[in-house]
Amino acid sequence: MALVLYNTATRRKEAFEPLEPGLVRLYVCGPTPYDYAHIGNARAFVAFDVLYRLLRARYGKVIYVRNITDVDDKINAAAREEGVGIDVVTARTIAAFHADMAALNVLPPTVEPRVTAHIAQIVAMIATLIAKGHAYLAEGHVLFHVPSMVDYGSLSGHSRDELIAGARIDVAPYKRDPGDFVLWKPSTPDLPGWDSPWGRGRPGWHIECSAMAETHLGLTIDIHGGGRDLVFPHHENERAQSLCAHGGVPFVRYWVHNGFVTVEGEKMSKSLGNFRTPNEVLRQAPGEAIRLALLAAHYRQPLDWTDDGLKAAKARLDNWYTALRLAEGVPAEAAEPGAFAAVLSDFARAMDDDLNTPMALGALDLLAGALNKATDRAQKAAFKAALVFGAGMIGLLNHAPEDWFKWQPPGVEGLDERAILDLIEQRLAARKAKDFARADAIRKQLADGGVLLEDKPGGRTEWKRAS
RNA sequence: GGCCGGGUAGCCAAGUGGUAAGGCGAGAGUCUGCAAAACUCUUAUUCGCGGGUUCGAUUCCCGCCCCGGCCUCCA
Repeated sequence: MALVLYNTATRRKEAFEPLEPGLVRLYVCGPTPYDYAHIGNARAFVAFDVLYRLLRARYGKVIYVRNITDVDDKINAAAREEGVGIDVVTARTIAAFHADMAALNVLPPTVEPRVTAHIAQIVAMIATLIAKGHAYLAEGHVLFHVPSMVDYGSLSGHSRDELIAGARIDVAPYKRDPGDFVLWKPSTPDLPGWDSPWGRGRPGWHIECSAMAETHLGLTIDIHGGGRDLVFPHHENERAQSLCAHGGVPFVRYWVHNGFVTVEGEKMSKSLGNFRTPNEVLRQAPGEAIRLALLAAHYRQPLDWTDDGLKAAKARLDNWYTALRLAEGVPAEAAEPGAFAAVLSDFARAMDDDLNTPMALGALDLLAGALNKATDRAQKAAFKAALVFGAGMIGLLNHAPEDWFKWQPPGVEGLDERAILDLIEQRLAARKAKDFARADAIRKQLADGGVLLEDKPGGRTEWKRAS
């Protein structure tokens, strides 16, 4: 079965094959570290993390490049406001970003290039574009000349005329064409800048991705990802730059874009102020639950972020961990590889179909149920293996069940473990003595402290924190 | 205004030209000293509305309504 991906460029699902067998080149637009990431940003990185894991499993080697745009006017503005250098702002924000990604179990990319380390490549690419007649100098700016490219607009489905007609911005007077966009812009002495043949300045928004993709992945990349809002203008312009600089050598074979996280039906965004950061949400639920909540809708669909959705994700993981806990002594391995593949086939099929995580999650639910119902040890082992493997493939079920059930929000100090175990001992003694009133009082006491008990056969009692 | 998406049970969310996965929630039962968990059963005669094509449409076509996004920094 082949992996099928929806390609924004063709607006249809296409079977995926890397250009070079056994090696996938993946580029995803990373953060601009001017401020903390929010759940909407995180969704993109979780979605592409799932893609990355799947590609690795299917094709072996993947070069995953996810850049950091550490040169940007919003960073300049933030730095100016604080009266510090841009590196202070970016260092702090990048550290927070990495912490957020780790909390959501997003794997680090193979390379995480920064714009500040690729100025030379950017300058070289701009020079090439000028030399080939695709860019021109005007009032200290270097601009990409859109009419110099025949099929500009084909990725986003916009014609140039439409774009001009719908333009809501004032067109800078020095542009030869209203659609022309900046490759290099002059910096005043108080702004970060680098020397170039066109004077001291800084790169425009789109050129850095073209240059970094070329540097780390070469002329043609297999998959380029990002949020839907990047299709235009960012990816359209990136494509124009790369194709023109490379003399028409194919740039991206599959364009993949994720949908937005909304809040009450509206796009989550900084400007609307309706955003939640991973850090805030981590006080409500473990990172794994946040990750699952982000995978509960198909990556191309909008996802409405709600507390209920997060709770449902946590409850679903509780189910899976409960199933694992019940099968504690059973090894997670199938007796024979064939059996393993068979029970996991629905999951694999769903993932292969354009990363249909909602359906894949459904398959895992069924596996958890099957694990609970299985009576035969070999069967249990196969279901357990399939559940753990499938969930692991999308970055879930990474904890030992006993640890999972001990989770409590950071900063919250519930009953300590010694006290809990001590009370459980006392309750067991009371039960043995048929003093059920006392036993129930202890249960109540623990419940008030957020600890729930489960009596198991054999006189054992397990506990978990309510959340 | 132009161009894209989407409208499926109380909520979330897949899906298919042949009669609606799964999760959360709710209800009943088995089990249990009581619980919890697990297991069993129930919870959309119906997929925004109106037409059309078809033996048959939620799924294809047309129109309409509503919601969101992009066209400007944005995952």
